[in-house]
Amino acid sequence: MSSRRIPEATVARLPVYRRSLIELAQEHIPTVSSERLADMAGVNAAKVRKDLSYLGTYGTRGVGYEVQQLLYEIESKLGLTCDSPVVVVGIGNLGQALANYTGFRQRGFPVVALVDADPDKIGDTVAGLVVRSIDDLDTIVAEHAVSIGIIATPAASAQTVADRLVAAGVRSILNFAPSVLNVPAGMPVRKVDLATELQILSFYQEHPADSGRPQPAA
Amino acid sequence: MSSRRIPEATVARLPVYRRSLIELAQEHIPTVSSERLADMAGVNAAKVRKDLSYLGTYGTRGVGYEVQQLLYEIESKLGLTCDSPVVVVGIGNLGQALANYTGFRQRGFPVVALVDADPDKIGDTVAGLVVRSIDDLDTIVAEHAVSIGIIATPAASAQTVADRLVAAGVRSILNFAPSVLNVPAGMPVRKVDLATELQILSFYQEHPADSGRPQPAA
DNA sequence: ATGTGTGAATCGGTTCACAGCC
DNA sequence: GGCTGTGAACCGATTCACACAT
Repeated sequence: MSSRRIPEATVARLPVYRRSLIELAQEHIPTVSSERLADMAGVNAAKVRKDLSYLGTYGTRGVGYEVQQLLYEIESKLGLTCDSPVVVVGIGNLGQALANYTGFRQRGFPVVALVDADPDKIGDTVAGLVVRSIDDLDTIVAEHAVSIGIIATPAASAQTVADRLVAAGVRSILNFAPSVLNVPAGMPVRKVDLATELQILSFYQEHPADSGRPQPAA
Repeated sequence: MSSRRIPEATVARLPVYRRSLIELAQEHIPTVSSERLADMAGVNAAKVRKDLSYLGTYGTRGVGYEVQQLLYEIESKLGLTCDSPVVVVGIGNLGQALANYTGFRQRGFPVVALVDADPDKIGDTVAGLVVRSIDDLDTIVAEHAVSIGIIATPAASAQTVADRLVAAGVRSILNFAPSVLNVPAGMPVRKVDLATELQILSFYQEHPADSGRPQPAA
């Protein structure tokens, strides 16, 4: 069942498997069973096997999966073989934190530019980068071959920023603003909404009856 | 079909409907159709109607939903009738940004305490709060009736922090560390993993064939 | 004996389509 | 006529269970 279209839910779990495999690789463990990997990733073994079967036939019956090979396979399916430069738009509290977050560069997503609309912020240095005007977005994206735009502005400006990111040629968007974005069909967008997460937790605190464990995917 | 168990996917959308309703309320719009609400929330009308039907029968055929009443109903189902105090653990870049994020307080989740393990950070003032030792967690949670713990530490310390939050009596956890947490059955946990989100975007950039739009729920 | 790979069964969620009420 | 509420059909994802490879 190799080379079929990979289900969305599976795609969302690949980064988790990847993290587990990196850990195993660091401990020089050569092979891993679906059960062990499932434990590390917080899912069940059947799911691991089904998920991995979409990538191809990389396991050995009676043995398990070769850590290095599987890691390579996942990274290549995720398109992590080369870096994807990122621009952060909106250099408030959150934007600054994202600019300083070293995990991005480590995982192949270097933050190469910071952008804001506020003239007071333009010219400031944050995380070793000078904050530039949002009007320079086209140039910046072209210059640095930016492929991902992160929106960390207030909700009110999010749609405008998204439009400008799209126009500038960014290939996907991660949105931290609490607002729904309209983008061209087929452009990947993911949303992270902190207040929404807390409200979901609030619901399950109040309704322990409703089978406690939220968060199905991702 | 009222008062049945509310599906997880529906719960995750309630905060989005809520945001749209707040917007409508601010414009003094008295009623809204499922279609309009669907547009604002970025979903389709059938989904809105089905979702709202789990809350009860609050719409009027031929008219729509009364904005104020529906808003009240959603907020009460989400348990937002009183504040849920939050403690942030790990006062690095992200922790500081979260401490400063005004959206939390606005939406009923005041950040009442900051905690870190690093003696250099303890005693610092961030967002008007003094950073306290993680060893004081029990006292802090009891003092402020903290119900939600936010983990913004490195992955290596996340499980220990989670254990201590649970022991201190926190009722749910929002985890920003890239690691899988073990918590007692029935305790609500949500995870926000920034690097994972970027990897998912990376996949869909590389595979435009695989039907472009990720992010099914939330 | 062990552990993968995968059809088949199951489950949860979405969409359809229309009856019922305003 | 317009719009909700909801069974029924549909679709994607999860889980089961076992044949098969080592």
